[in-house]
Amino acid sequence: MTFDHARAGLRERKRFATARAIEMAALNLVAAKGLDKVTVDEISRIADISPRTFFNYFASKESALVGETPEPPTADAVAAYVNASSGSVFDGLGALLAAAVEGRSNDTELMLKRRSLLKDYPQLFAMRMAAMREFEDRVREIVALRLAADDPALAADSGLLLSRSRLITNVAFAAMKHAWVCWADNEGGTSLGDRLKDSFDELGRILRPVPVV
Amino acid sequence: MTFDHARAGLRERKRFATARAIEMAALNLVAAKGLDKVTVDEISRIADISPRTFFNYFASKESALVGETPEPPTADAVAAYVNASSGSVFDGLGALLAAAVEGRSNDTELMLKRRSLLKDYPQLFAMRMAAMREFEDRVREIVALRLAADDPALAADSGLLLSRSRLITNVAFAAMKHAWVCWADNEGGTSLGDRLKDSFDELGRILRPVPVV
DNA sequence: GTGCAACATTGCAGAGAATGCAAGAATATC
DNA sequence: GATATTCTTGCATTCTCTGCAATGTTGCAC
Repeated sequence: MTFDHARAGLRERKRFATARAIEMAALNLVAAKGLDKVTVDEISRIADISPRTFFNYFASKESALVGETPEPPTADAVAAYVNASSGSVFDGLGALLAAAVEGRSNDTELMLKRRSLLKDYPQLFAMRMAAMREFEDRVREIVALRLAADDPALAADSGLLLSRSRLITNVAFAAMKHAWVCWADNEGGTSLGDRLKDSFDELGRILRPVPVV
Repeated sequence: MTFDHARAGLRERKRFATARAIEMAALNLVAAKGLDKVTVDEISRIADISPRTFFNYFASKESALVGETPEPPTADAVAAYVNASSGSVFDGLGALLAAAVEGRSNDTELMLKRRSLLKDYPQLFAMRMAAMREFEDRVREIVALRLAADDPALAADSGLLLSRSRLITNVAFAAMKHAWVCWADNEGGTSLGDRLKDSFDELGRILRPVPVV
C-alpha cells in the first residue's frame, strides 16, 4: 500500500513518520555497528522517542529491520490467475507474487538499506521469509483454486488438492527466495519484479527441459 | 549420528543424558502449557540442572525444542550423486536429503514429541528450517558439482552455475518442507524418508507432466 | 591411586528485551 | 471549545542471555 500523505490526517501522518524514523534509525545503526551492538534504547534515542514507544510500533528489534509483509493479491489478480486457461500453474504465479511484493512501500531509501542489511544478515532474511506465513497460506489457497479449475478430478480429492497446492506454493516461494537473492547480489540493476520473472522463467527451463526434436 | 552409548566415556554419556533431559523437559512443558508460558527456569527445574547450565547446552529456549540440524552427506553419497549419469538433477537429490535427515537421532520418543510440537508452532518449524542454512549451502555446493559434471558449458559460467544451483537447491528444500508437513499431518504412517521420496516424485510429476501419447 | 589437566556445573551480577499499567499529552470530532 | 479517542511516556517487572570466578567431575599418565 502506497501511503497517501496528502489525504491522511495529522495523527496518521505522524504515525507514519515515527515508524519511518524508527526503521531508519535501526537500519543505519545496524549498518554502522552490527546487529548485536545495537539496542532498542539506542534506536529510540536516535529516532527521538521513548523506548516504550518503540514497542508500540514494533514487536521486536528485528521486526523494525525486516519491513512489512507483502499485501495479499487483489481479487482481480486472483480471478485472472485462477481462470487463466493457458500455460502451466506456474505461469502467472510469478506475476502474482511480483505484484504483491512490489505493491508495498515505494520508499526507495528504506528498501535499499534493507536490501543490503538482509544480505549481510541471513538470519534476518530468514525471519522475513518466516513472517510471510500468512501470505504464503493465502497464495496456497489461490493455487488450490486454480488447480481445481484446471482439473475436476483433482478438485474432488481434497487431500491430494491440499498436498499439491502446498508443494506448488513451496516451489513458487523457493523461486521467490531465489529471485530475492539474485536481486540483492547484483546491487544496481533490475527491479525485484523483473528478477522474479527471470527466476520463474529459469525454473520453467529446469523443469521442462528443451524437448529433443 | 547415532549416539554410541556403549563405546562412549562417562563424561560423554552424562552430557548426552543432560541434553536429553533438557529437551524432554522443554518438550513436555511446552506441550502441557504452551510455548510462551514456559520459562528456562522451569525447564531447568524439571531437568534438574541450574538455569545457567541450560545455556551451556542450548543457545535459547527454542533451540532446545527444534532439535539438531541434519548431518552433511557422506563423501560416498556425494560422489554417487555427482557422478550419476542417468536421470535429472532432482533424481537422487531426494535420497541424499533423506539420508541426511534420517541419519541423526533415532530417539523415537523425542522425535514424535518434536513432530507434534513443530506442527503446533509453525514459528518453531520455520526456525528449524532457518537453522539449516549451513546444511543447505553444503547441498548447494553438491548440486553445483553435479551440474558442472553434467554440462561443461555450465561449468564454465560460474555466475549461471551459482544461480542455477541455488534455484535447484531452493526447490529441493521446498520439496523437503512439503514432505515434512505431509509426514506430520498423517500422524502414524510412513517414515520421513519415504515421505521425502513421495514429495520428490510428486514434484517430478508436476514439472514433467505425463507426455500425451 | 595420586596428581594434574581438561571439562562441566553452578551462582551471581548485570545488560538487554519485552509487557502491563496508569498518567498525561496530542489529535479528532462535534 | 468540550469531549472522546488515541499516542506517548515512565515505571515496575519478568524473562532471556552472557561473562566471570569458584567449585566439582572426569580423563589420563605415571
